[in-house]
Amino acid sequence: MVNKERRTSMGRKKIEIKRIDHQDYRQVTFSKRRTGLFKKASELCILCGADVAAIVFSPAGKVFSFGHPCVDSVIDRYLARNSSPDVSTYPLVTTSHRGAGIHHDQANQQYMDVLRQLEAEKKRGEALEQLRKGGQGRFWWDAPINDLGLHELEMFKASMEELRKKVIRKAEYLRLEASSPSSFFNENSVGVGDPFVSQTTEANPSTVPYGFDLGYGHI
DNA sequence: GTCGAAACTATAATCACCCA
DNA sequence: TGGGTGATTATAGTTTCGAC
Repeated sequence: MVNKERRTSMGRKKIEIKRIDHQDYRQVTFSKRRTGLFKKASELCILCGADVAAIVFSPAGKVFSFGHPCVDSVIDRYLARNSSPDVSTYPLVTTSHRGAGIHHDQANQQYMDVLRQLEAEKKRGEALEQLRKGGQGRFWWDAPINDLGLHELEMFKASMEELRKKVIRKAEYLRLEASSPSSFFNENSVGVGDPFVSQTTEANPSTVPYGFDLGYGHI
């Protein structure tokens, strides 16, 4: 596999933080640094109990994500606290893009596109929230079972049965994916539980894969 | 051909102590 | 609190492999 006789590495050296010119080295560095980043993020989750989301686009345009408990829940929390996004409040985003050698205006444009998408998702979520809530700031199904009326219990039962069907379908989906892992996700979503088993194909059971709706909210 | 992952070495960087 | 030190971790550089 690896020909040791031809290895001429001089070990790690200090490099200047600027865009790597050589495309091959850039790709390798991207892969390694991304692994390191996700590892650090997972450590932050474990050590401090922090909720963390990291989304990385490769130079080739592939997207990788890490999230605890999952990327979308962290984004939802972020949006809930930042209803009026202001570009001036995100200096690190543009700084990191500049550091990577991407044109500043282009990075801003991409960033604003993402923000618009997130805003649209947030509005969609808020609309659903209005439908779900009973008006006292919590879900009626959060109340103790004994407090629910007959109609609510029947709705709850129907919802649980629906949820059960969805879980079964999802389990089947994941089982099929495991048997042929290459054709399912464009995103490579990683949970905190074990980010290094496989960062490309295995969905972590402790997280809900991004974009998959188990249906909890549709009761 | 392209892309991403992995193997491997050597060393920079960081961390965890200990002590004054 | 700050400095010294040894241990640990991260990663640059290079090559190879496999999937598509």
